[in-house]
Amino acid sequence: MSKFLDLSPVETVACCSPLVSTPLSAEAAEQISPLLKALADPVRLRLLSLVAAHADGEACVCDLNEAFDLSQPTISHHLKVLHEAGLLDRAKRGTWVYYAVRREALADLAALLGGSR
Amino acid sequence: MSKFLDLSPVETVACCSPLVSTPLSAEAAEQISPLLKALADPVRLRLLSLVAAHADGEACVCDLNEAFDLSQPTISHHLKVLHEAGLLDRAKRGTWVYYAVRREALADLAALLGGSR
DNA sequence: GCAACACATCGACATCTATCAATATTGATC
DNA sequence: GATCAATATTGATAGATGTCGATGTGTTGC
Repeated sequence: MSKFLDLSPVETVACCSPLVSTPLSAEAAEQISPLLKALADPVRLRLLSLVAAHADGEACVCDLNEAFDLSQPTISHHLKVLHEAGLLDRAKRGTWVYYAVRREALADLAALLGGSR
Repeated sequence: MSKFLDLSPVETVACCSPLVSTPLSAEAAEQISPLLKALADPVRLRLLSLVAAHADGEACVCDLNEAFDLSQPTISHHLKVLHEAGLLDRAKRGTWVYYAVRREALADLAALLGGSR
């Protein structure tokens, strides 16, 4: 039906004109908000930031767990949310799992918010 | 205590280095997330977009109410959230209330997310 | 195979949030 | 000043979300 039905949130963000230039369709808004919801939590913001700031752009879950005063399942949950929103890539190597920031997703989101055209 | 204690969310956003360059402090994350929470709702995204796209950059609540299949109090609630987050300015003229997008706030947020420095 | 470790999933619970109907408030008009 | 129109506030309710402890799954090494 809608042209957004088969697009992931990140794809929708990437394709849309800036928020302030054209009224957002209801469908587009529904697609974009999960991405912002994923970002809109202090723990997830710090997780994203921590991963991005890590040496090779990726971080092991074990490192992330230590940075918070939260249980391991809670961190795992937040990482899942970020991953499913398309903000983090996931790679399993041996026993460890590494997450890396999908910078294009962040850049597209930034363009959607700040694009002044 | 913290250097963020007396800063509004928007001010915090404006002062911080990009998310992906330096690990966000817990305090900064707590300050920034309300702004993203305010954005992370499809109705509010559309409201913001509608206001911004309006002729003179501001829109009367009466116009906004008509654009949604939601009750008047619900729209009023969402506008309040956006206003308190610092994303919308509010101006009362006669019986009508006009909202306008604070573009710097959006721009700062965009820089925080997408800034590649 | 089994013990140890890294991470994910499940179930439960408390808190937050979006929504509405009802009501209050404020300003304009007659 | 009574009335009406535009918005905001209140109170209630259903559903979403963050958190944890307990448990499951997969991998490594002995």
